[in-house]
Amino acid sequence: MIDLRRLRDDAAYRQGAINKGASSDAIDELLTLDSSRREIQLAVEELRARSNAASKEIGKAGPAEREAKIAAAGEIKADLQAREAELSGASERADAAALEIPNPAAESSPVGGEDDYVVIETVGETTDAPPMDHAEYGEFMGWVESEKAAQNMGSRFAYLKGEAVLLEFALVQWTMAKLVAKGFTPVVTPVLVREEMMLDAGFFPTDRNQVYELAEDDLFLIGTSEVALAGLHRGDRLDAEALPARYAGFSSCFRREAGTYGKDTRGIFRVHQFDKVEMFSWCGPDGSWEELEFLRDVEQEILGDLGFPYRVIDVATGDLGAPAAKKYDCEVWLPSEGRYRELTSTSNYTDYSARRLKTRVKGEGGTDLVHTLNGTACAIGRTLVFMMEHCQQPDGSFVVPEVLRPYCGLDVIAPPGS
RNA sequence: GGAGAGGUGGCCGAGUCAGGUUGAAGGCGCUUCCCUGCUAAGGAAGUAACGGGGGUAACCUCGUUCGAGGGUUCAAAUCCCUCUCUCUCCGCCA
Repeated sequence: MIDLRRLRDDAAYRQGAINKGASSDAIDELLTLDSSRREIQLAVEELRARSNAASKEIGKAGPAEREAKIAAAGEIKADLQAREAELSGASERADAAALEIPNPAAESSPVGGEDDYVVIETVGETTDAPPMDHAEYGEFMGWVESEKAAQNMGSRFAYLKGEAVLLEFALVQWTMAKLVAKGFTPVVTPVLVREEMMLDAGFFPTDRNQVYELAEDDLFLIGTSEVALAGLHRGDRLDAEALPARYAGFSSCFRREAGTYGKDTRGIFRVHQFDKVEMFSWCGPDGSWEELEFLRDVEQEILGDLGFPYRVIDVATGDLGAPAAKKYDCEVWLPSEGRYRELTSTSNYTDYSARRLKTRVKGEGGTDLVHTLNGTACAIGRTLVFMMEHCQQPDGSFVVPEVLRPYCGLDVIAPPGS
């Protein structure tokens, strides 16, 4: 949730919200709603103080004056109730308007739409398309079973089979081991969460239509373990010395992919269910920009270790999504398409979701909201996609990246029938 | 799934069955001070969060919060309803 006080007083903050697409009118309207809320709140609190005082009088009063005092208190209460109704209306309107304002973009984020990103770094050489694209190759190796999945579960589902499963587990283990060595606490998260969790983590109301819902139980399937990880310190007051607190979450992720008909229909590039290792950091308000760079470094290290050619982009303000103030995407070269495609992404949410999560740090000068950040360590399914193109040899065999070999016991996987 | 018992401040724990100076006894912990050769023990004081308003500020003031949300009442930790979580017993189960 947006910081209303800063929105009022801090022009750069306000501009950041506008850069993300919030209209100046919407902001002004929110500020008006908020100030009228506060005005009414002041009146209500005064009345409530009088009402409280009147009630206390009754408690102390003798039987003789009791009747009269109760009547007097009753009158104050009638006034109070009328004003309270006003307040709750005003409050609701202000809250609803506040939800519409995204976290202001950082000043360093490039201003513009989806295509206005800035390439920060390019690593490795791009390569020509392999004999088979990932979809074909997955089928060829017996690693991806899409047809039966489509019959049984619908489109955008797949069975993963054979060595691909060992590679998946190797990726998980290798990534986890790396993160643990860097001080992350590994977590296997629940994949079902309550609505409040979705709201507090910043996914609702914006992304509601991307989320699977179990109506019977009022639960929602997470699209990323980030949602569940955000709940790990909900309502907590953390010690400053304990920060940054870093977690590495593993979970299956579920996405409806509404509105992506016809996009990325081949193979397992875009599916409804995949596994992912996600990084999540809680840090003090002063440390989050440094932490963002740290998460980016980890992501780059992982991509480098896997031998992928990739580039890092600084995502433009219009493409940040509501909660992120700044975001880097790591895009890996997908030879069959001859372009870079997003594999990992890391964002600084600053205090935007912490405000809803009510997660604070205890510092010398009192308490502050923490900053939260997250980043993909390894999106397994999509990583396999890139591996299927980059590790594929002209003879159809598959050369397992060095770093994964100890984790799966495979080095070169021969094509079937050879 | 069935039956029962509970959720109170950083922690433990009174108060709930008779609603009113209870933001909440008592204890532990923590902070400061005193005492003290050092430590231990002892003594004194302080010690919730959040929101609004005022002040340059230390701070002052009002409000909210006793799992969450509603309701009754002039007044709710206390009464009523719903939800949620924990514990015990039974059932079921990887």
